[in-house]
Amino acid sequence: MALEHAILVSLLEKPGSGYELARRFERSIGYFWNATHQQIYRVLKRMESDGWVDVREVPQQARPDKKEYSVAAAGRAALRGWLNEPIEPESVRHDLAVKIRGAAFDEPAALISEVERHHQAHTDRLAHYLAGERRDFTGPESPGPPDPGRELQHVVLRGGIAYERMMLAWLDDVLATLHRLAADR
Amino acid sequence: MALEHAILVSLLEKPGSGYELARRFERSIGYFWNATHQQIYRVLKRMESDGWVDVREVPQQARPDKKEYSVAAAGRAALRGWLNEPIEPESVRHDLAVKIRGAAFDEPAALISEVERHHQAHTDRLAHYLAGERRDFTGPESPGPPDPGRELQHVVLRGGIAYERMMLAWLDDVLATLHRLAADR
DNA sequence: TCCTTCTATGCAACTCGTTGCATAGACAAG
DNA sequence: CTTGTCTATGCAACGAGTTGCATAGAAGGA
Repeated sequence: MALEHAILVSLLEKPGSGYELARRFERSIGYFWNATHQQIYRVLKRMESDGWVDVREVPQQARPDKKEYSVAAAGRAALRGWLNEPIEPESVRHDLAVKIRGAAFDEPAALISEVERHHQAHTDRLAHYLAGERRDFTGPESPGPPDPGRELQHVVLRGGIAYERMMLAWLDDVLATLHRLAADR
Repeated sequence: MALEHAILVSLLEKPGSGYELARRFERSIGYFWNATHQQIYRVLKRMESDGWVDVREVPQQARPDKKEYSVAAAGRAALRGWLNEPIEPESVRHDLAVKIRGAAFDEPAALISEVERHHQAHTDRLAHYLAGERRDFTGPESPGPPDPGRELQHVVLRGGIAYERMMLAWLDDVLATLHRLAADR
């Protein structure tokens, strides 16, 4: 499994509590790796008992105290080990593709509104990515050598942008096909 | 869950045994929905006891007998119900993206060969898709009204092709970034 | 001849992931 | 003044998914 590795990367970028991690997974990271707070709390506990992360109790006012996690030496080593292992091409689960093929056995036109919903969701996500890119990756280039972390975050974001653009083009194709089939009867 | 729906669609396209389904999931369907034979056998059994599929024992020579499954009326109804429910935007798990961001905390150049492996895998998959498209979706248009099933299979395949092309372009971008970072030290 | 591969199904044990629920103080809106 | 939302953590139960192993005959290659 690799949720622990995703957590390690996120904590290396910035230490935080389980709750904060869950929010990051909902936002930026969650677009290419998702997890619920339950999973995160359980895995954090295991990582703690394995010595991969250190915990620090942070008292707060006007809100519950939190436990801030940061990566320990053993965690860094574990991450390094994982980085040097080959990984499999990811396993995909495209519900929508299954539905589209399934629509042949029902009413294809009924899918149109569903596909439009997805189109809207991807439009929103693309806008969100582009706003993030403008915010974090434009402006004058900083002097001196480039920051590898920044460069790598940017190339991952460009991947997200490319993915959303591809999806939007494909969903247009799907919609055109569905409309054509609806007209043909 | 939607594995049962993927199985229903596959069985509607063509009845078959658990073993055959597993092979389909390895090949065509598995590119946007994967499952092991264990999962498939277990789910088939449940679907059978729910009356979603019918079984027929098919004796064979020179190989073990098989159970051929086909979709029953209740299965068709279940699929229709699912098709009319909205689904969530799919949950993604891009290990490679996690690795790329993680590489900032180790040696970015070490990822180059890994990314090249993925590039090769996606090149192969694209070639496989394109061969399938040439085989099944070119040639003279059949007379009469178009077959919705065929059209929908084609649009899903076009999605796979678009995905692989996008990935290849992005992986080129990733490689260029990694080489740039390696040169900068 | 032995070893592997292919067809075909399945059990058992385990880990991963999801869902529902619980606590509890602070704060804002109706 | 009650209801809902936000922060923050967690248990318990269940369902989904993975891994290892087992059987067993036929066919093909080292």
